Formats: sequence, structure tokens, C-alpha cells
Amino acid sequence: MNPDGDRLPRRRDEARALFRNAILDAAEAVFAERGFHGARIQDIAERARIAVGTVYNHFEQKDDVLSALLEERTEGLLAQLRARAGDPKGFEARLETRMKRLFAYVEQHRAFLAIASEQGLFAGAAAPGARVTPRNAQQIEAFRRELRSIVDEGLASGDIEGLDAEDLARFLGGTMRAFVLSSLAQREAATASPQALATVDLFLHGAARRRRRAR
Amino acid sequence: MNPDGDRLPRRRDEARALFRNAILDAAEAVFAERGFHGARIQDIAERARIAVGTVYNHFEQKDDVLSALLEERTEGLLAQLRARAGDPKGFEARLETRMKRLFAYVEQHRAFLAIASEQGLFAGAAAPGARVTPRNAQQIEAFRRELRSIVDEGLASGDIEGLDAEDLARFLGGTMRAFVLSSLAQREAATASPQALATVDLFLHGAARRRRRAR
Amino acid sequence: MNPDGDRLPRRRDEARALFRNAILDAAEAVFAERGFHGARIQDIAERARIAVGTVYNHFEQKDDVLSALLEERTEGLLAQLRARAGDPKGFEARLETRMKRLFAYVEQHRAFLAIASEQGLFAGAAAPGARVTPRNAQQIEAFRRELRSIVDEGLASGDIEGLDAEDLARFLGGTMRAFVLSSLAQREAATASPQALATVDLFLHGAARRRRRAR
Amino acid sequence: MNPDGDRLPRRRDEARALFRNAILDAAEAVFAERGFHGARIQDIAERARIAVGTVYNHFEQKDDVLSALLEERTEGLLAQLRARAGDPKGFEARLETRMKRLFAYVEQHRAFLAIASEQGLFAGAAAPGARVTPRNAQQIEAFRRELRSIVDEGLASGDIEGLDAEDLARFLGGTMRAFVLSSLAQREAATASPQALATVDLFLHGAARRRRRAR
DNA sequence: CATGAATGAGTCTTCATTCAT
DNA sequence: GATGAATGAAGACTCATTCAT
Repeated sequence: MNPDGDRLPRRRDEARALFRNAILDAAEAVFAERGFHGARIQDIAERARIAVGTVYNHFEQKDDVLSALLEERTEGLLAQLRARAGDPKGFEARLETRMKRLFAYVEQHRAFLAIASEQGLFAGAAAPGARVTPRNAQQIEAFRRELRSIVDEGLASGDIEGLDAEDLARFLGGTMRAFVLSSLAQREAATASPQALATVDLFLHGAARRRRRAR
Repeated sequence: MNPDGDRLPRRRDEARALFRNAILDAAEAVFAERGFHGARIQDIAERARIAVGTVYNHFEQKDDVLSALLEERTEGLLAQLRARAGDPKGFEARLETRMKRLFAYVEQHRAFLAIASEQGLFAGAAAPGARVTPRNAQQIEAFRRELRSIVDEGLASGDIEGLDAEDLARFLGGTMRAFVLSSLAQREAATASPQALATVDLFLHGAARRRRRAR
Repeated sequence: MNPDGDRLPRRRDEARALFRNAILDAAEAVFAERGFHGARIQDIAERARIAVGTVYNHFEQKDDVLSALLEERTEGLLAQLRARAGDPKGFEARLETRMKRLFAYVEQHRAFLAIASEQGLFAGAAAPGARVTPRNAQQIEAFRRELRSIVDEGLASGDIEGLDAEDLARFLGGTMRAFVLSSLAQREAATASPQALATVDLFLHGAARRRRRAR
Repeated sequence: MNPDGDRLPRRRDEARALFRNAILDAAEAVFAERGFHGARIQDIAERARIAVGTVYNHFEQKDDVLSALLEERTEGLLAQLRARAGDPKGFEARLETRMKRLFAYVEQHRAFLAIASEQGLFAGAAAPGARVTPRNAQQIEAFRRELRSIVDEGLASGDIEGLDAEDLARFLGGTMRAFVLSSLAQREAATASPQALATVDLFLHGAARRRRRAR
């Protein structure tokens, strides 16, 4: 093994990754501020403190910057929603845990959600004129499947019921979305916990609960 | 009263309205297909079978075409949501009636909702780079207020309960949105009724209802 | 003779002339304010309180409005410069009389001179991009000839001298122009007489006169 | 001192200046041929053998090309008019020297003067619809001041006399202008000297000189 | 590989001119 | 003959992309 042979390429790769991340971070900010069409490559380059040409050394075209960004952040969001080793076992507690993680991520990436919304990422269908790639579509589908699997868990355990699992998954998504947006609408980042709890509570019991436990 | 004196101006106004509507209809289709930025004035003009310059005889700039469209359609949507004279009195039946109207309108204006979504009209906040005017913002606010007033009715009658009326209004909006999107996701227009019922049912009772009425 | 047969056509012609003049007056004001290219037919029509189409019933194209205007006003200016029956006989007094008339006309048509200047009418050559027609060129030439004939009169009477009559004509034109502009530069219209006298005096005696009559 | 550190920036600046000058030269020719409005950015770019976009890398808008051109050339013209170290001392000889320089410059930049004339640069006031910037206005004012200072010199030395120095300055300007235009009116560039001499002679002695030195 | 100026296709917008009423 | 809306050619300007340094 030649350590030098390894080290140099590695350094080179690290440098590449540094640039790539700087560009994506800059793009996140600029896309969120001005939208995809309003953002110029020049703006992104300036924010990343590099030259325009450098952006093109890392991405073939403007579209690719967007889709790479969506890819990376959507994956992050999805990771929060997935069940983890230490998660509680009971359905409601488990759901709360996952929601808290998701809302915390949302707080960390407010800019991303503005972009995702413009691109119709969580609209269940791409927005008109959106730049969604097949890869992005896969991730959205993965997101949808994750919601569906949560619903399926609940149906299996008897914690929830309903005729159409797809409808329930959509309902969960819509409820989440309502509180995600309420969270974004507040100027300042805040604790995500209350939104997570409200989401779970309303998803499970709706607005018309009578004589049920106080929360 | 001189009927002749009336006729000419009236005809002229009718002609103006005809053009205006033709432009808005064309714009609705084109914006929905390609997004605001992807749509060229020329595309809209061609679709309306008029000349480019004619568009500018009716709207100062491209932005104004969009905001007039949003204005007109949002008003239409809002009109469905508002209570009407013959509506039932009981909270749930009343809500169902309003939802059915709204979902029917949605079926009639699928293209509009794609645009509205791109512009963040129902995101609770304008999308980045969106072309929302103060007038549009007022309508969104009116929409929000309408949801809120529905919730207030329910709280007053005791049909629903909860600590935060704002949260409930958002929840209602999110639930609606989930089924609106599910409705749009289907390629073909369909009867809106099931979505309206699902919306009301889940809004009221959530996913976890036990021992409650059969559907 | 059928007086009716005469009267109607005459009335019709008078009406035509009325429109034509209204258009030219409006054009004079608008061209002077915004320049030829900056002036829209619409602006001229509005100022004349008529419809756009009406302008085209009287002039084939925009260029024609300008050249008709230049023609009419240049002819007016030229008329002031020409000798008249009652004019004095002595060279200097005669020149003063003509200059006074000319400067008085200038005061009455300040707007026109701004346009003439833009079009290079008194530049001795058309300005680049100018809309000068052959007819206008003839009038400019007539203007030049008139100056030349004044010089020739003076040379013949021995009141002025010089090797080149063309040079003297140009000199007279330049001197006039200097005081015409000084007259226009003042915001308010004023008596033209002093400029006329200064023009004649300096044209005849230059700046270096010694031991000559006080004025 | 590191010559290398200097060279690159210097080269870059030189390249910038090269483009800028090429654009201004092209613009001078095109504006002179077709006037400001008749000149398309594309024409200028083609004449400079560059792309349209490149023009916009050097000037924000079309207007700026014009005003930069006027600025640069007016400064050049003014430089000829200013007194220089080696100039003669006597008033008349000194004035002749300055006039010769000025007429020589005029011969070199015939196109510019056509533009200046269209813009009213030497009209004492901006032409209607002209694109004159405050900077241009300053230069015109500087030009006027220079003429005035020449007159003041002459008044002080007793070489010229008159009640109003402003009038004399205008008279000098008008006389100059007459011969500048006569110079431009000739198709071919020629020696400027005769015009300079005629200007000085007529300015000083007018057309009516009797019994004075032969020239 | 970073740089940033050059490139030119693409679009909005204006406005002279036409023509049905 | 007056009207004024419809027409569409023309041109300024933008910005993604390229490429010589």
C-alpha cells in the first residue's frame, strides 16, 4: 500500500467535496430568496465566494445544482422520518418521536422547504415548470412510502383504523404539512416540539374529540 | 333612457371582457403547463388566438396577467367556501356542503391549483420568487379567515374542541389540501364528493376513532 | 354659379384644415418636449384631443407630420427674413429690421426651434438620423440663399467687405444663431429687439472695434 | 517590486480599455450614421466585431454608451481650446493658435460633431429627447466658461471691447460654429487653418471693416 | 482546476400602422 | 371621416454557458 497514492486523491476528493458543499449551501440560500428562475449562477457563485466558472466545474448546468440540492436535503428529511433503533415501541409515542425529529430538521433547513415548496416537492406532484429529476421523484415516492408504512404500522397494531390506507397516509402528510408551514411562517426558528405533538394529536383524534383525555 | 346610448358602450365593454377572459384562460393553461417563468407571452397570445400586442392592451405586464388570474380564481375558490343561504344548519352537514362545493370547483380548475401551488398561494406564505401582489395577499388572508370562522363556529356549537383555534384552522386547511392534491394527482377529473367526505370525517374524528359510527 | 356647390366643399376643406392645424400644433409641442423618437403618435393625438386613427387620415406616416411641421414653420421663419415693401433702404437699418422680425418670430415659436435644432435644420447639414425631406432641404437652401443675398446686397453697396461671400453668409448665420439660442436659453419669452441689435452690431463690426460710435 | 504581480492586472486593464475604446469608436460611427435612436446595439457590436452581450459588459445601457462617448470627445475638444504652455502671448495670435487646434480636432472627429449636434451639445441647451447626463452638462458648461475666459482675456488686454462679456462669448461661439459646420459640410476632410483664420478675423473685425490692414 | 469576460439565443415590451365599426 | 383596439415587427437587455488564461 502506498499511503501517498491514497492521500493525494483523498485530499483532492475532500477539496472537491468542499467546493460542492459551498455551492450547495450558497444555492440553498439564493434559491430560497429569489426562487429558481430568479437566482443567477452569478449570485450563487458570489455567495460561495468563487467564480462562475467554478460552479460549472462541479455541476453541468443550473438545473443540476437544484436537483443535487433537493436530493441531498430530501434525503436528510427522509432520514428523520425513518424509524431508528432506539425509538419507542408504542404507536403514538413512536410517531411522536419521529415527528419531533422531522420538525427539528425543518427548523434547521427552513430555506430548503421554501424551495421544495416552489418545486412542488411535497405537493404530491411536481409543480408546473419544476425541475424535478427522476432521482427526486424517487425520493418523493420514498417519502410517500414512509408515510404509508407508518399508517400500515398503526393499522396493524389497531391504533388507527380506516378504509383506505392511502387516504390515511395523505391525511398524515397534510396534517404534518399544516404544522410545518405554521412553523415556517413564524419569522424565528423555535422549538419544534409543540408542532410535533399537535400533529400527532390531531392526526389521531381529530378536532371533534369529546370526553377524552386532556393533553 | 336612450337604449342606443347604452348599447355601444356596453358592446365595447363586453368585447373587452371577452378578450380579457380569453387571455386569462389561455394564461391559466400555459402557466400550468410551464410555470410562470417558462410561459412566454407569445404562448399565451397564441393560445388565445390573438396578437402579442393585444395582451399588452389588457395587461400592463406579464406579472399582471398572473396576478389577475390568481385574483379571479382565488375569489372563485373562496366563494365556494363561504356559507350560503340554503346551507344546512348542523355543523358537520354544513361543513360537508361547503367542502363538496370547494372540491367541485377544484375539479373545474385543476390548472389553477397547480399555479397557485407554484406561487405558494396555499402555503401560508408566498413562495420564493413568487409574483404575489398585495391584493393576492389579502385574498389568501381572507381564505385563512374563512377557515378560522368555520372553526370558530364549531367551537361555539361545541362540535369541535381544542386549545388553539389557529391550530385547528391550519389543521382543517392541511386536511383539505391533502385531499385536494390527491384529487389533482389523479389524471382524470372525477367526482369530488368522496374527497369532501373524507376531509370532513378525518378532520373531525382523526385516524384513531374506535367504536364510532360506520362509514 | 351654384353657391351651395361651392359652400359645402369649402366647409369640408375648412374642417380638414382645422384638423391638420390641430395636429401640427400638438406635434410641435410634443416633438419639442420629447424629441421626434420619443414622441408617440398617441401623444400627439391626445394633445390634439382626437383619435390616433384621425392623425392617419391627415398624414400618411409619422415622418410626414414632422416634415409638414418643419415645412410650415420654416416657411414662416423665412418669411420674416425676406425683405418687405416698407423696409428701410440703408443696409444696416434694413438688416436690423429683418433681424427684429426674425427674432420676434423665434420668440413666438420657441418649440419649433428646439425641433429644428434636433433635426439639424440650421446646422447647414441634416443631423444624423434626421427626417428631412427633399422639400425641407429646399427650404434650408432657400434660407441659406436669403442670407447670401443679404450679404450680396451689403457687398454691392459697399457696407461690408470680404473675400468670400459664402463665408460671410455663414458668419451672419452663426451670429444670428448665437443670439437665437441665447434667446431660447432664457426660460421666459422676452423682447427680441436687443438680440437683433447685438447680432447686427457684432456682425458688422466684430468684437475689436476701436474708437467707434457708442451704442 | 514584483513585475509579475503587476503584469496580469495591467494586461487585464489594458484588455478592458481596448474593448471599451473599440465600442466607443464603433458607436461614434454608427450614431453619426443613423442617429442615437436609429442605431441598434447590434450595429455597434457588429462594427466593433464583438457580441451584443459584450457591449453590456462595458456599459450598463445604450444611453451610457452615448454619454461616455460624448464625455470622452467633448473633453478632447475642450483640451484643444485651452491655452497651452507654448502658446503665443498676443491676444490675436493666441486666439488663432487655439482655433487652429480646435479646427484640427474637428477634422479628426467629424462624426462626433454630428452626434454632438443632434444632442444639442453646442446648442447652449440640450436638444429635446437628448440623452445628456449631468457630467455632459458640466462639460458644456466648461466649454462655455472657456469661451468666456478667452473673451475676458481680450477685454482685459483691451484687444476687444463691448458691454456684455456673455454676449461676446456667445458671439465667439457662434462664429466658431459657423466655420466648424462649413468645415463639416465639405465631404472631405481638409486643412483646418483657413477656417480658424476666418473665425478669428470675423470675430475681431466683423464684416464691415473699412480701411484696415490687408490680410 | 479556478477564473471571469465573451458570447448570443431568448423574451419582454413598445409603438407605428391598420381596419372594422 | 372619426374612432380606438388589434396587430406584429423590432430592439433593448438578461443570463446560462463557454473557454482562453
